[in-house]
Amino acid sequence: MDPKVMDEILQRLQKEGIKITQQRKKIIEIIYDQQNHINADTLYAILKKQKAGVSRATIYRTLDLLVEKRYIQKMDFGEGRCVYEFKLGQPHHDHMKCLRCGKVIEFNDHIIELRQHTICQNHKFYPMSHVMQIYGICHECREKEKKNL
Amino acid sequence: MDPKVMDEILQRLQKEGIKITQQRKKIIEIIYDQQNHINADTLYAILKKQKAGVSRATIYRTLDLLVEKRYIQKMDFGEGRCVYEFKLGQPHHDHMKCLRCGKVIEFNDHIIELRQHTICQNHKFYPMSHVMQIYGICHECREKEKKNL
DNA sequence: GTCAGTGCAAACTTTTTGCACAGTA
DNA sequence: TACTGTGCAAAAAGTTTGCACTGAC
Repeated sequence: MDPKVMDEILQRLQKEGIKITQQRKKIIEIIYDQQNHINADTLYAILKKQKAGVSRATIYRTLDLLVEKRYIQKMDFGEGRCVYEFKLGQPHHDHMKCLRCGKVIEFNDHIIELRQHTICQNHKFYPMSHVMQIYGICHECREKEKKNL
Repeated sequence: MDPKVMDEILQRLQKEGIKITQQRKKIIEIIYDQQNHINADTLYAILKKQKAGVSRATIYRTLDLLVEKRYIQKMDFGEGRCVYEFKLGQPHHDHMKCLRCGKVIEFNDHIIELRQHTICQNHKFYPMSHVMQIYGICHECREKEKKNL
């Protein structure tokens, strides 16, 4: 992972009186390096493979901490478990999920973002974050279905 | 509940070879009459109070069925349990959730809906449903916070 | 040295499942 | 009557918690 990013996170955490532990560093690193979304269990498996010896409890506690401090984002695609992704310094984006193959496509659209702000203003609602997921069928799966007809 | 709506649902279910049971009717009725979102446990409590004697297993199985058949919508506000709301014949809407008081505000915006379709077209993605939740602070909670400063 | 952080195992919460029985079509 | 649907209780799955120990500052 980019050492600058890690340093920034560690410094920020330290400023808030949060202790920098080996476990926390490793968890941050794995989430950062992970291309896709990651869930608690996968994180646990990776740490186990690395023989890092980090317990599940610590993983959940660290994930909660990082979500609270806004370094990572927690999402739920209705799979019965939550997934996380690195957020700091990353541009905001939303997701499309294919109901056939499970693929997740990321997108970012400033018109939607702007419109959300307008809607919030109309409702005198002060937005802090949002999630948006579109469920449907991706191009590849539709092509496959066409062929099989 | 509106008997026409109930009839429509029952007829549609029957057409698909799904049996109409007392349990299913009661569950549909409660979700329909519920103003707010409802979760499986609350549904169970209401049924218990009515001495309807519907088991949790049946509730979950019926909820799954109704979601699949698109009569109700399942949502997750990150509370560790899912909530459901009646969908058939209701205009689509999204949600704002206040992080202070937990209130959920519904809104519908055709600009966002249109824009979502455009984005999907650009990605050759065929949308079937979507969820959008904005998290933040509602007007009332912000007013309260101002006073307490 | 102090106290926040960790590991472990047990507890908890929500949801799912197997199987015998019930009730709809 | 023939299955689909149900209830029950047990299991599964994900997450949280209590408590004694560890390690960062």
